[in-house]
Amino acid sequence: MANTKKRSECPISNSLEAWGDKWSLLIIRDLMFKGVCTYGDFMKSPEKIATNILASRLLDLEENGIITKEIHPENRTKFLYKLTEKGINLFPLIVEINLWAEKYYPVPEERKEMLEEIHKDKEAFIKNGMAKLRE
Amino acid sequence: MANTKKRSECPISNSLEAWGDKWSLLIIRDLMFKGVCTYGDFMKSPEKIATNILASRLLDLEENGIITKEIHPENRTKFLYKLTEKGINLFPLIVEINLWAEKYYPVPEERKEMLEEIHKDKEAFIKNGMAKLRE
DNA sequence: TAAATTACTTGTACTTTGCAAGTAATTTTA
DNA sequence: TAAAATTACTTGCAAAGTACAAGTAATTTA
Repeated sequence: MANTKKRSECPISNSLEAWGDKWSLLIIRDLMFKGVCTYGDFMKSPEKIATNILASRLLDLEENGIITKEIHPENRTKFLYKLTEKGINLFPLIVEINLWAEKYYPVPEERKEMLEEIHKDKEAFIKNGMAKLRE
Repeated sequence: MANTKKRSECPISNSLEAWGDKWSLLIIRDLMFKGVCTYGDFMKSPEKIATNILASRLLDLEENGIITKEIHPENRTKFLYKLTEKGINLFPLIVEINLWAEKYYPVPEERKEMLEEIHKDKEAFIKNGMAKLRE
């Protein structure tokens, strides 16, 4: 993941080198749905990422300019991770993944409302969602 | 990749288990842009996938119902790989990846025309592109 | 001031990947 | 029609990545 040599000039290939593994998009998902997270928040996710992998992925995403890390304003033992504009711009992609998955896998209860909203007005959902992340 | 145990019920996580690695979406990209491919066609792609990885990914994608494999009608030493409806439905995702990458990486000359089309009328581009793949 | 939190790092075993070489079934060429 | 070439793989092995368990340093809470 912390690879430096480009495989090709292809936009798909370049993208995959930034977030194309089993874990990165889950970290990005958490940041999009929960807004801002600490290391411990990521560890609580149901997929149970190994702690060393999480540390490695957070560093990779930071190096790729997709997330930033800053000191928690209320507790100096914590750090806050948040999406950069580059990360926020992955929002439409996450929406499309949800739409694809909806067709082929059972949708968990807590995502049904979101999918309903997307179906009502996808453009509005994306616009509002991204605006909230920029606050 | 040929993992069977679900990490969670999350649509993003389920999707990543089907195509969330460094190579699968490149195979899908080739099938979308070239229409139908043989093993050798995939090997010619600029990213230079290792032959054992390609064989493994093709099998995984087939097992996940994203591609099919059939005998080449004109040459019995070859096989034709093509996208299923499930695979074709990844088209909007591939479009969004291209749009994201356009913002952050140099766009290769041969993709500029496509991106122009997408910007003119994204919905139409997706509709037409998917229709062509179904022919 | 001791115990708990938080965000990691380290060690080790296991799995996956990447590269090189080899093989079986055709198909083409001489 | 026999030898060479094509095609789609498989196999072996070293290197890299992943998973799990345990440990640590800097605060913060009790």
